[in-house]
Amino acid sequence: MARKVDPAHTSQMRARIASEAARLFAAHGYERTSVSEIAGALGTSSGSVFYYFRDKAALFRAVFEKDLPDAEHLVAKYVDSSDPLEAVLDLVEALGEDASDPSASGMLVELLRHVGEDPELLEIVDHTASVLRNGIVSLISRGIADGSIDAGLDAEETASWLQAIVDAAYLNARPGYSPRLELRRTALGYLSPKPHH
Amino acid sequence: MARKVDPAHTSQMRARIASEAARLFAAHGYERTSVSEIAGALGTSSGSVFYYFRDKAALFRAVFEKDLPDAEHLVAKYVDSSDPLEAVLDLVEALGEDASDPSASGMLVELLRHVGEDPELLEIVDHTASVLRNGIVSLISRGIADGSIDAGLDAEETASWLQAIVDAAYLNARPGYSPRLELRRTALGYLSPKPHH
DNA sequence: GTCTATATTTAGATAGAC
DNA sequence: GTCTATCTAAATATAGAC
Repeated sequence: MARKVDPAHTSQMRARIASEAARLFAAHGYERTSVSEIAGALGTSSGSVFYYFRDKAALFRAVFEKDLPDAEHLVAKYVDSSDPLEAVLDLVEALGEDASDPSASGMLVELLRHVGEDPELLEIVDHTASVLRNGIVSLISRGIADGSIDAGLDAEETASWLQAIVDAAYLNARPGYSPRLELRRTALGYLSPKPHH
Repeated sequence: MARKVDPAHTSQMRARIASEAARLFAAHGYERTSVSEIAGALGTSSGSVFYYFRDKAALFRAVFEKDLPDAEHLVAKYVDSSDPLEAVLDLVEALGEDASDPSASGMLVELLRHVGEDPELLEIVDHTASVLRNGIVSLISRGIADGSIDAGLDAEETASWLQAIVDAAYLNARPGYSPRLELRRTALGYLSPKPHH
């Protein structure tokens, strides 16, 4: 009985559209997916989609807006751990969790392609990435302090590099296979104190 | 004085066009770069470009055809080394050499986007990648045999993973900075024999 | 709020003059 | 061989009916 607009319904529709858009963008690419296609897959029409999203770029950004709470939750889960090295490894493993989903790989590629050309999108993903990075930096610093992580490493650079390696796991995605073990071994080998130098 | 066609001139023109196309594809993306733009940057016109390349996709593929000889040369340089672990590290480092060029990063992303949709392109890059992978596999096998590399590793899987990590270096590309040290430390940490397990 | 119909723009590709 | 001119198709975004 809502008279003018029903905010709950609006946000539900936005979520449905964004979710279908994500699927199609990942599968066929952003440019090659028309808004009419997305609308068609939902049994509606492009005019309707443009009612909920200003333009196609805004629809793309919406796909990534939901990642921030996930990142915050993940960091909160590990940041106070008493074993910082182990916590970094678990965090990296958790970040790579979706990497066996080939659709996640497709979305990462689309993201990388467009983040350089859409400042609003850059802001969104930068924020999410820096929440994760700050969490990792904090753990690495504590690991250096307690001697479980090599004191020769720069915490900021190392955190960025670990994030890049997680991205690599995504790019390497294959339907069946999970990069869990490779990720863990890679991070452990990188972080461990090295005798010489 | 060539009467009908001059093959040298043709292949030189193809190379010039492909090189300019690579620059623009990397900078703005494949779909957002029109053939007219590429032609314009070369002081010519789209009709001319379509004389040298059947279609836009063929122009994109041409960018990657030149990678095969480079890969073969690189493998040949290292494959007979007497210190296989060191050779793998050098090879990985060499593969990451271009990663400080942000345009190379852009091309990698474009490649990943299109390789899933163009079987001819897939064949080209698969061939190049497998030349590299076979070289790395051979070195890893020898490293396992001489005890410098962990015997618990699968040579094929490990080689693929190292290639993915090189890709990570590309994704992390920034103008000034070279991922040389990170790559080397990562590969060494991954390959080294681990005490437990 | 949602759909139909369409205006506008722009791209890839071709035909044919030179 | 190269350029000009253009055809054709498709996509974003809007206007307006319902």
